[in-house]
Amino acid sequence: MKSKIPSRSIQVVTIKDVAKAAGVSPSTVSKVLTDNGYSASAATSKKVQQAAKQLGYVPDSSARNLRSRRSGQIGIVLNELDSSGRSMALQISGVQMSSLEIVQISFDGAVLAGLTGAIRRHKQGSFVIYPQPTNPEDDDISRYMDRRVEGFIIRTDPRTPNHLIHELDPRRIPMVALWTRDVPSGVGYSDIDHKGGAKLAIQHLIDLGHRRIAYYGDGQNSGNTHFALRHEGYLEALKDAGLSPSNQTGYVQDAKQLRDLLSASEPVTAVFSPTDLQAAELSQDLINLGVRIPDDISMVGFDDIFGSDFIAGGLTTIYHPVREMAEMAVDNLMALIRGESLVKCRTAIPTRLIIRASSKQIP
Amino acid sequence: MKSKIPSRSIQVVTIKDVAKAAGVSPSTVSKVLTDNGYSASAATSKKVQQAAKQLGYVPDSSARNLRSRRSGQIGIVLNELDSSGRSMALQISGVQMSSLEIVQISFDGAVLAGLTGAIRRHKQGSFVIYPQPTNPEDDDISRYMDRRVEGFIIRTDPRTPNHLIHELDPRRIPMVALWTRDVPSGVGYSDIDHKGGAKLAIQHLIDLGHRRIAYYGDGQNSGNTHFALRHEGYLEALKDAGLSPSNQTGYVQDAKQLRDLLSASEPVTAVFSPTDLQAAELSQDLINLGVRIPDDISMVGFDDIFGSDFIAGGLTTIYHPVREMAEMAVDNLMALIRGESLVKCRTAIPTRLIIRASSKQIP
DNA sequence: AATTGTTTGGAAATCGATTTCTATATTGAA
DNA sequence: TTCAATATAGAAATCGATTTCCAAACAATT
Repeated sequence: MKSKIPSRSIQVVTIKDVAKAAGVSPSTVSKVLTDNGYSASAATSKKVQQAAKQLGYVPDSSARNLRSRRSGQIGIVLNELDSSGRSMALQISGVQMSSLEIVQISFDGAVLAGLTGAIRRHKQGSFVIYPQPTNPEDDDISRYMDRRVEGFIIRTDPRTPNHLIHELDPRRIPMVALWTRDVPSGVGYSDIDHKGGAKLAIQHLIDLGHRRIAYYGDGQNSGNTHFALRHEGYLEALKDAGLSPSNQTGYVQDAKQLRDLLSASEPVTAVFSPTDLQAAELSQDLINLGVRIPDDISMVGFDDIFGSDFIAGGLTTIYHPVREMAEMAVDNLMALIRGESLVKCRTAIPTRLIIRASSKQIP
Repeated sequence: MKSKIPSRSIQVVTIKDVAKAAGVSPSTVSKVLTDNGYSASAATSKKVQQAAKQLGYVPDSSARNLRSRRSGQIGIVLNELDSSGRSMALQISGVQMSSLEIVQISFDGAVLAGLTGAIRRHKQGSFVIYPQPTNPEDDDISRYMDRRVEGFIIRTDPRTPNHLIHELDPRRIPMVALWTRDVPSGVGYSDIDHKGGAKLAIQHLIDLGHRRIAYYGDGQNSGNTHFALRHEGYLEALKDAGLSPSNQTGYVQDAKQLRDLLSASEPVTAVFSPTDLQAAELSQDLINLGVRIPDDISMVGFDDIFGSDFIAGGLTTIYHPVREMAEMAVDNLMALIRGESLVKCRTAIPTRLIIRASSKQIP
């Protein structure tokens, strides 16, 4: 299983070597090895391919890019969150981070794995950029252009629109946004199905016999589309089950309020938290107030974050298909590059219900 | 703040344009704009630089790389963990993941932010590779070489040695490993100070008056160098405080065992968990057994993972300087490329104690 | 003042591919 | 069978920089 590693100093195999070995000209080799519409007979093709394989020929991408004016490179732009993404760093910098942002950052590894895997499957290369808000003067965009990028995949902040999406012209550079649907015309996106996921969560609780299901949060969503969609799903699932929003006990802001509702005349029996991180916080507070989960109240979250196994003794939640979403973003970008209809380049990946200990049947 | 975006189809500014504008030859422009040991008078330098700036000239990297046979590109290799990194995916694939690996993946976003930021500061570019264990036949290494890579930064799995580190020749391709010290000769590394961190944790507990501090785990470390170092730190801190290992109650495997030790003749008063994720699990089980944290027992973890605010009501832990470690890896690689002593290219980043609610003073 | 050494900057070669352009071979139609 | 149309493959131009090489200008030494 020891593979021979070509070294830097050793002369590398060029197209001329292949040409000589196959007894043809360099241009013929090029025509055979790239599918650019030029013809070559079956016999020469075979000769060339054999020679190339035998010599271990790998085209020099610099030379290829220089001449062909294409790069086969897709730019991955991660957004301008404080990218350290650690609680301590945040404390220091004084930035307030929403739970969605924290989840995003902790999912970046999976995003990247999905993106790079899919990009390779499409036989393209990639490079990653973290625009640094602290460094405005280094002109990123021209650097990207220098690379003759085929297109961009841009991971956005759910709260603030990414300026790059709005400054670059989608007719010149194909772009696909990740984790948002708030894009200019001509730009594709790949998001998860927040609404459908929330519906799965509420449906699950309804199936378990719950009728009064609280929503953890004020329902205002503060301009955050992820929250807004999850909230919509909550409302719609209730409606679908014939439960009018007035029927249920509605919105709770904190653990105390929720505890009091447990002993109301029409007690709440379950709570939906639009993120696991908030569920962690809430369950923490509830436990401190002596409320038991799921005996006193069922809880369902959203995201299936790392460690959700340990929230509320194992949190029932909605799986957040990060990797699938990332892969779809690449598919969408390639479709956009091929010039397909924009409708096909805007997708929402379905989620899955993950049942753990925090939700149980009403007796 | 609206910046003009150069478009693809518009003719881009080349070195000839700059030469013409400055009234010099292309070769002179090149000599001025690259610090490759060639001289140019102060007057011409100024002319050229002004012209270049005025025209917004950005050298074409393909052309530059082709001629100079360098790329200014650093390869970032993330390891071969199941890169989906999600609990659900793991369940499906049946892979057993250690808590360290899960933490690593959730930290990948911060790693990447640190790496790309530092790489840019060194005026280099980068690309990311996730070798796919499912795709052995696509020959990664030759693809990397094609790019004329300057060097690699390789994020390793703490348990298994990365095969790339061992197959590539460090004399030809400089390499720095991330998150490990188990590297072949000639390879640099950047790790965090696991041992020092653990000592901080234990020292903190000792400062609070604790004397019998248990270690959560069997102390075998199962070949995992991270665990081994943290374990070492635990032992050393005890020793430094004059507490011989036999003095303390030692290793606990689960919550029940720990609970029983609380009412021993020489009761345990604190427990150190080598990872936050395990601390989450342990605290969960302890709470279920009716043990209160920190009233009945103090707890300190390690990693400061996302959500550690919610473990055991706020977990006292050791900050894991991911970003700093990543940045140092780049510094180390650049030093290696410059040919500096290997000693300078092997570093361990200090950690910090983060005090939260789970540890308290012995009355 | 003559000779040698060092800067300085331009002309031309070069990196390794792709893409014309052109000549020849082959095929098809009349 | 002949002539036009098409397929095939090589020669040469090209992409945009860097690097080599060389001539001219300048400085320094004797």
